[in-house]
Amino acid sequence: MERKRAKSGEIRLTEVAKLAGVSPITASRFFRNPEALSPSKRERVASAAKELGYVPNLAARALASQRTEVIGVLIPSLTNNVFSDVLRGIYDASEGSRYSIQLANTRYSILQEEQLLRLFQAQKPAGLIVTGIDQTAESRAVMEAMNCPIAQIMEIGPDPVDMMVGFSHHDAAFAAVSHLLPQGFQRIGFVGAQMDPRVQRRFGGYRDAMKAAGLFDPRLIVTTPVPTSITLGGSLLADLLSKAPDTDAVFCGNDDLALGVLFECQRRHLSVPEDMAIVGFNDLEFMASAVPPLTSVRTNRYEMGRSAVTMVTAAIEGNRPPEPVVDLGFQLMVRESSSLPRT
Amino acid sequence: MERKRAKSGEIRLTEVAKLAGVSPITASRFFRNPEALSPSKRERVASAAKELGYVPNLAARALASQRTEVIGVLIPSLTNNVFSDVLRGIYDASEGSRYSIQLANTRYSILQEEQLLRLFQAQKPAGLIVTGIDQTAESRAVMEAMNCPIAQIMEIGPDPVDMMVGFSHHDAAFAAVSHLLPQGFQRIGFVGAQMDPRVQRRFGGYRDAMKAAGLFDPRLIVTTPVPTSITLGGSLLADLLSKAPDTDAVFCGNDDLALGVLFECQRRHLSVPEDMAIVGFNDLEFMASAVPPLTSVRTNRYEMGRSAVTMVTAAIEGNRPPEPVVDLGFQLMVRESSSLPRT
DNA sequence: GCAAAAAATGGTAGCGCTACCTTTTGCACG
DNA sequence: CGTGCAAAAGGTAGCGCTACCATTTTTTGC
Repeated sequence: MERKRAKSGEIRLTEVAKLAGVSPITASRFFRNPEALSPSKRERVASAAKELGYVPNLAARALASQRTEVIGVLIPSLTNNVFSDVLRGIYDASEGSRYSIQLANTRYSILQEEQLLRLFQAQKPAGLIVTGIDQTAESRAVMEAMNCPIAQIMEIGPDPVDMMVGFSHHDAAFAAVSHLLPQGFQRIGFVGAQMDPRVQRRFGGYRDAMKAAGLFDPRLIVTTPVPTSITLGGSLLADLLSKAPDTDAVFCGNDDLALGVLFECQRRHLSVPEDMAIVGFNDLEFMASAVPPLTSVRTNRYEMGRSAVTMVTAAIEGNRPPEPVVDLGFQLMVRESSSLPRT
Repeated sequence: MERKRAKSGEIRLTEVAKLAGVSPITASRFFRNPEALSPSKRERVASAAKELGYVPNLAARALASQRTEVIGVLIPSLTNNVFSDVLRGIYDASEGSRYSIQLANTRYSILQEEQLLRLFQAQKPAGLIVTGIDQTAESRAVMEAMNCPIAQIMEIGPDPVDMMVGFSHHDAAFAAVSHLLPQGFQRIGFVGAQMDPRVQRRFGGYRDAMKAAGLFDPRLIVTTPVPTSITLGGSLLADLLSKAPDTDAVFCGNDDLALGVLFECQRRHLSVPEDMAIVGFNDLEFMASAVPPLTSVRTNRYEMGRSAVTMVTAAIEGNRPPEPVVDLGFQLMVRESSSLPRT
């Protein structure tokens, strides 16, 4: 009596090959590199696969080839709208490719990120997308050991692990703050939450713009490590006004805070921008429809996700982009909240 | 001369077994069911694995066992904040388990959903989480054929594929509209976008509440299949007011629209709630901090994601929850936007 | 028209793990 | 001290696919 293991019941490649009258290996090639087959066999395998409803077994493929078709993605938050847009770009781009996305949430912790990288390493992804440029030394070592294309997204910086798609948060913030100056705003406050590396670099842009104008004053700065929220924007403005009641404009580390600041102004009957100008960061959808419309810095988040996937998949297939660092820039969207009626 | 295939270079189970002085199968059992080993061997395998830095090869495991440790998740949107919360619950719960999440975006299309289900089917996930209860007949057939625990989330309904975690959108909307009536609001409008099944059921709740009060009037209804946005809320209110200028309250299919409606009221200098009461749906964070604070229906989205994962993983391991349909309910958060100073 | 090169195809042997069954060990009991 | 039985451990044979090399067929150059 022969011992038999239960077969999965699914159609296997061998069956397709048999029906098509070719060897299994030829059928295998059909799915990986159809160009390598002669047109007649290609046709035969295609119709056999279709007839049988063949679906490749990914586990077997991964085991035999020592590769996967998975792109790992590490983002710091699932709540923050900014990352929904990036994710949408990532998922949209992945649908056009053979690769699937494996997502993980670092919750803004570089140690969690390190952990997750090690987890990913075990799965031998074909590519990797990580958020930001502030990985631990250990994380960088893991990434280098992974020996797969890696894109760092959201910002650009001097020392890419491999590829980068982003923009300069410092410069964007610098531009945003600078546009307030010619209108005569002098006491420009900064409110920031979370204070992750990108918000810190935005703060750097604010600080440099203020220093360049000779207007920097530490009393104008209110930050907290607490996660960002709209409600928090209100509290931070309250703090700011108690420290510096003469504040005449606020640059917010992000748009949630900016909306919270607007609401707080409404509560205090401060008119925007006459009593208080407001500038946000990211240009989420509500900024343009608020009353008054809120100035912000538009960032190309969807495109960032898309490009990252495109670059990584191209690199996996051997077509590295000529330029490993892509600056997607930003656009200052000046709206009523920071435009005094006449200059 | 012997043909050798390149080994992955990773530590294999056999090596761990050798170092521990046990057979490979015993080492294998250590990782799947440590209780089956005697304490001494368990200890020996554990330290050998640690010493060698052994990481199991998931592809080999999946191939040999004909199972995976993946839970497929289908959601209709990555942009809508509602799903970020659900996803956060899902990812948080999955981190405590051995299962990993495979996410896909149906973009509110039941045909896309059908496609994606077939894709998932090929990967033999250990469990599945799908949004809503309006799958095509074909989709249901695929799900039934998948032979794994499945949770439908976001709503509850009469005919679960397997398990369900959600609440009644109809009843929640009914409650929201009903609380406006005793305050004397009579011309209560409905604005809705996207008009996915859940929004339609909310509309049903609105309609039933209005009919029960003898106040239903089709001129008070403005809907569009366009995806929701805050800006859209403003346009829809404008439409509504041109059709029915005597509207004195609006029930919005979701919170984005409600915020857009509030902004439009501010633009038109309509005071809320005196000239126009506003009620939203979902209770996103901004509702409580808007000026005035906006009434909404709080839904337990994070918990929905968490429970779905918990129920599915429990079912995979043979501990089906006693009750397959879980109603997480809702909570009407009455705020200034729908509370006239005195009744 | 023939040798040489290139393209297409096939055979074999695993990839690293676990299902299935058998064998050994531990231990209570008469 | 042997018997019986459960618990623990092991041997063997794949899971379904692709890497590697060998072989056959076609194309090319002169």
